[in-house]
Amino acid sequence: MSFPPYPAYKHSRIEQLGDVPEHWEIVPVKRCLKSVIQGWSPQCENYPADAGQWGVLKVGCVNGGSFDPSENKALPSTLEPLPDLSIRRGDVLVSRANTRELVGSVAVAERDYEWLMLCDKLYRLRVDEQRCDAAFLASSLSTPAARGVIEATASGASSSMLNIGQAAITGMFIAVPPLKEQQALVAFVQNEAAKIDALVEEQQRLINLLKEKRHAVISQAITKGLNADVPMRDSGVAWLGKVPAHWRVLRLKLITDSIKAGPFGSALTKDQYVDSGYRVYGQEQVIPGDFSVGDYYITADKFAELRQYETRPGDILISCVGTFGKIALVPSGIEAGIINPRLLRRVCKTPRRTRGGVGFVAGMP
DNA sequence: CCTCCCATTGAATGTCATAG
DNA sequence: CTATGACATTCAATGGGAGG
Repeated sequence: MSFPPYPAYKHSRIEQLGDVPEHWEIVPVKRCLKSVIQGWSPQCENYPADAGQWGVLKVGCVNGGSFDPSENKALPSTLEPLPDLSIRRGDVLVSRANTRELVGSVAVAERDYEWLMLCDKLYRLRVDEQRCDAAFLASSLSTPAARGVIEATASGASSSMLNIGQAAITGMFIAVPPLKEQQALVAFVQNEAAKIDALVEEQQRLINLLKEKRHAVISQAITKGLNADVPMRDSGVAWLGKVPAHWRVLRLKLITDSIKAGPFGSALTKDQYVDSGYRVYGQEQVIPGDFSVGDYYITADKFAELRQYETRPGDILISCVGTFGKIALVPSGIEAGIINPRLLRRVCKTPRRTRGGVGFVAGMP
C-alpha cells in the first residue's frame, strides 16, 4: 500500500521519530493530557465481577492492543468502591509493571465501564479532547519506536516484573497532527485493520479446512485403504471400527522391535551437557515434530556409554511426561543422538517404507 | 527401571517500605 | 500523602534426580 506524500517534511529532532510532516507538532505526551492517575489494588476475589458487581482491573486487561474488560477481579462486598477510579469511554490505560515485552501496554476503553476500577498497576490517562484523540495517542504509544523507548526505560531487579514510572509515558515525545487529521488517520487505520483482520480470518478458515481434509485423507487411507469396493470387516477395536477384510489388526508391539525409555536419573544429568557432539532429543523436538530445534549435546564418550538410547530415522518417539502422548517419526538426516528420560522409543522391524505408515497411524487423533 | 517429589522458570499478581 | 520500585507470592509447565 502506498500513501500520497505530504508537501513538506521536517526533522523531528527526536531520534526515534525521524522526519514528520511539516505541520505536525512534536510534543511530550503530557501536553496531550488532562490527567494521569494510578489506581488501587485491594485484596479481591479470585473471579471476575458479575453483572452489577464492582470489579478491579488486572494489568493483563491492556495486553494485545485492545482493552479486555473481562480481565478483572470482583471487589468483595465488604469493601467500599471508589467511583473516581472507574473507567470511562476514551480512557487510555497503560500498565506500569510487567515483563519487558508487556510493560507499558496501552489500550483504550471504547465505552464507559462504571463498575470497573483502575488497579494499582495501571495508569489512566485522560486526554485533552481539544488537542488529542485517545485512539491516536494509544496508537502512538504502541508504535515500534515508542515500544523501544519504553522497553529501554523499564527497570527492576526481577526481569519478570519490570517497572516504568509515569515520566516514562508523560515525558515521551510523539508527533501530533491537528485533531481532525488525527481522527481521520485513526478512522483510516481502523478501517484498514478491519479489512486485514477479515482476510486473516478467511485464510485461517481455509487453513483449518485444509488441515481437516489432510487428517481425513490420512485417516481414510491408513485405516480403510484406498479401494472403496473391497469387502470390510469389523476390526474388533473400538477406535478403528471397520477395516478391509484382508487386513490384519496387530498390536503396535508386534511390529516394533523394542520399546525403550530414555536414560534415568544419574545416567544423564545436566552438567554432562556440552556445546557440540551428539544430540539429546527430548519433548522439545517431539511436541512440535521438529528435529532441527534444540541445543543439548553430549560428548562422544557419553554417547558410547548411552548407545542403547540412540535414536535413528524411522524410530517412533512418544512423549511420556507433562505434555504426554505426543508422537513423532524421526526423520532422515538428523544429527546422531540419544533420547532423554521424557521419551519412549519404538523401533520398527517392518520394512522401511511402511514406517511412515506407522507414524501416520500413531499421529492420528 | 520407575515413581515421585523437588527445583526452576516464566508470566502474572500482590504487598510494602521509602523518598519526596 | 503519593509514586515508585523492590521483592514476595502464586500458578502452571517442565527439568532433575533420589531412592524404592
